[in-house]
Amino acid sequence: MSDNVSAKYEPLQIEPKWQSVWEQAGLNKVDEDPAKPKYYVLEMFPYPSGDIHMGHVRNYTIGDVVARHLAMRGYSVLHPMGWDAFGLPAENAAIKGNTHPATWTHANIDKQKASLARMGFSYDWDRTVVTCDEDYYRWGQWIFLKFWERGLVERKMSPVNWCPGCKTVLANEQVLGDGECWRCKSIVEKRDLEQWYFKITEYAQELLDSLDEMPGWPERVKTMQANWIGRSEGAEVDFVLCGADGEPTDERITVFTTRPDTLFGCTFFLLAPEHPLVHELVHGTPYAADVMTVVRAAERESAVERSMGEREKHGAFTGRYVINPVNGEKVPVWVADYVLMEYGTGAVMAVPCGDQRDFEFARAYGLPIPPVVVPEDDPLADKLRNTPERVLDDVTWECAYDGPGIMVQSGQFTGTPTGKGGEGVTAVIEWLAERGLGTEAINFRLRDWLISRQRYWGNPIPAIHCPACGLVPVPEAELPVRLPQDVDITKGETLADHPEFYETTCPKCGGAAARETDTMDTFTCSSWYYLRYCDARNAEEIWDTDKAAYWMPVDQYIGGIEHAILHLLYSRFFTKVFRDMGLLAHGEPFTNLLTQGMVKLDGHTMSKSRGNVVAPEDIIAKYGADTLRAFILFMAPPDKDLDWSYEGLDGIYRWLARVWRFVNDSAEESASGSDAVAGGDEAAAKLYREMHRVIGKVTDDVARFQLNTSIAAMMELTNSAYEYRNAVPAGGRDVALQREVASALVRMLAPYVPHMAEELWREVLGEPDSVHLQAWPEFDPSAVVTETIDMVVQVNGKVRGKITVATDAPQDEITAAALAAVPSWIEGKEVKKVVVVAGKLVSVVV
RNA sequence: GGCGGUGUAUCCGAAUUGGCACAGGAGGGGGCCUUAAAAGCCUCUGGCCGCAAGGCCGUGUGGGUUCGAAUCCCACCACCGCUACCA
Repeated sequence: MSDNVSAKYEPLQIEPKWQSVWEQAGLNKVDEDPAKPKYYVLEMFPYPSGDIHMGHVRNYTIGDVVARHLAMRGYSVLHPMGWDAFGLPAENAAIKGNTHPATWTHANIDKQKASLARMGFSYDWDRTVVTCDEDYYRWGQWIFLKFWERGLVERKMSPVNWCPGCKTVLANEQVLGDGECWRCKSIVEKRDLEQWYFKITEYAQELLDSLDEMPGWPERVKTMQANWIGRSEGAEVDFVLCGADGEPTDERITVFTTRPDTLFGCTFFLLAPEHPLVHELVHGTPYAADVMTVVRAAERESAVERSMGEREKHGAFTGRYVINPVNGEKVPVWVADYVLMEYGTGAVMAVPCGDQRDFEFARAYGLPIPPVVVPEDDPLADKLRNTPERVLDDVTWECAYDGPGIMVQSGQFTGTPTGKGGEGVTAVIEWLAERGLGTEAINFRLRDWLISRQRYWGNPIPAIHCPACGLVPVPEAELPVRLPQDVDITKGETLADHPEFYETTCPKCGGAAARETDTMDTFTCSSWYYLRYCDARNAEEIWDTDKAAYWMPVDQYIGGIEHAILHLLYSRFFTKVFRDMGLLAHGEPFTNLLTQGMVKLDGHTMSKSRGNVVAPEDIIAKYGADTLRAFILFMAPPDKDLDWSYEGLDGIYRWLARVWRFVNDSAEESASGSDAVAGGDEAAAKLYREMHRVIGKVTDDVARFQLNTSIAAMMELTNSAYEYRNAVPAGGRDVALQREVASALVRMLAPYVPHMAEELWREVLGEPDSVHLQAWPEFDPSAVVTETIDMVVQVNGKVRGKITVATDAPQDEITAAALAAVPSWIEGKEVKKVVVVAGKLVSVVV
């Protein structure tokens, strides 16, 4: 209860005030400090699409609490922010608003920066990066050249994903599961185009292997990346192609298979419709018409239906045969629309008894299904286990069998136990390898990263096409290749429509040449921004290696799960290349990753198009930034999705006002120097103990990112303080203790509600320096130890009584007390067992 | 189809190593203060039985392991997410 009338908590007054004080004092500036341990806290930087939304508020508040908390714990904390500023929305907005993408982008950045500042986030703005600015993107071009030098850049013709909405190609990672563009949701089409690639597949194995050494990443994200990389172990097997006359030729077609042990069951051979051989094989033959029908149908529907999952399989016989290397049998070659050109070699050995897809295809086209791997308990096992030659050409099974079993009808391998990665697999690979017919092989699902985009608003690819010299890199000294400002994108122009940009001379031969007019995927910009923060204003080099060595790796990265594969995989790739270039000591950029949950409304993602957006500014205008920060943290644990609700917002505000009054009252009473009842008072001792319990709890919770429970703990301390004040009348209170509690509480609150804490610290408690420069309250474990302790007594697993014993009481004393506490439950029964759990309970078994 | 996640009060959620299930907040009831209200402060708030003491039940469902299970194991249900003809 308030004995004095204190100043009211007025967040809208104090928040802007302290923001400008901090700004002027340079409170958030940080430099390398060899005397302190470093900590790098990073939140995924935003695309400047408009104002910040609740998802940003949540993401950045979590990061800000961690950053401020660790600074108080004595770390040198790097906590930067910037903008992922290239990208298509700027072009679209520019066309719509008849402005320039740069103008639109920078206007949005200014707006967002103001909003972030209004939230009170502790960013060191001197380190900010804006990826569309020349002093940033020139280094992106430099990276491209270095990758090129290292053989990691390739320009090749390939079937690619074309988004008709964005009018550009996309990398595989940027096509969603249902065949939609990740950005605009258009259905992606396939086109054969010559494009630029970063050879991420060179690092496939390492990207997979190091996931095992990343305990700080959520299992979920690591699984998603491992699945995406998609390593399969198996063999490459060569099949000799027969000519139109049926006689073997010199030509071989290689397939990848994870089950070489099923080779004896291969009764047909499949090519993808896009396979380059298809046309050649059927040209001018009677089979051409049927085959081309399949090819054309596949082309037509590839983008849409192919992504719809399983559907009916179509195919046609080419009239040709290949020779099965294990038994010399001639196997018919078919074209089938379920074979993907993008995976493996685009050719497949079909084993209908062991592969469900092949099984369905065989049934549809009347092809034989000889069993070659049968489970032990199948009647066929006993019948065929000693039958090396093929006697049975069909099965009664409803579907293919791909589990463990024994090999049958499989020549010299008949009777061998087998299965995925089993003995039979190894045996067949060995046999093939000895004869030069195949080798053990690893295949990855991961494709090279297609980085060229046919868009204006991106980082120009620093390459020149010379008619005489071919592809020539732009010399390093000529960087950056500037993005011209006068491209009229409202008319849909790109760099390819701008001769002033592309007309140039060859750096090698001096002849007339043309600049590359594609720009780079924006994900190339976001793959290294965390490194540039380490030395953001360096005009001489991409970063100083000592500075990067000091700050890297990022200790805590925080962002949305939607980047589980995209940005997080690309960044890991970049980091490994930088390590190999000697620019970095580490091969992984982010030691710990927190994927924060989404902020939803009524179970749906908030979006402008759905019209269900809760604007942070509206909350700030009414309650202030501190209340919003505390509220969004309190609503749910950071990694869980959060359904926005206004219920409870008042509760947080009430709590902060309660803290406000307590600190004010404590300060006043301490100033008026009322006669304290020192130490011995029981209520005071309890409050003191509670203070230390909460310090310990909050410290621990931040380390676990349980920011909702750390706030709950501070609420409990607030309640305890009120309890004390209600229990002890004014005049009898320990004012020194009250002030100590107020001081600890304000310091603990500082990372969560930085403005209120600062106001209370300086203006109410009258301390000279910023609360954000104070040491975190020290947790004293001895302060929470009590002389006696309450324990529960269970009999046969049910709570039957309670005892209070000395904290250091010996086990037999506790047992005796426990038995004495539950006489009616053990009377006349034999005590069979007593389990004492220190400090918690005694379990009696009768 | 595959992989992963989640399920606790009226609602959001806590329970860190297997140890008193439900901390904290919201919502609701009651009280104090007030002429009254707001604000504030105090207090109660899972279900059933009982005057009470107390007992029984209770963490999506059903089993199991254990002195003891929200937590571990098995099966199933519901919802969510990712992925998908990957040879």
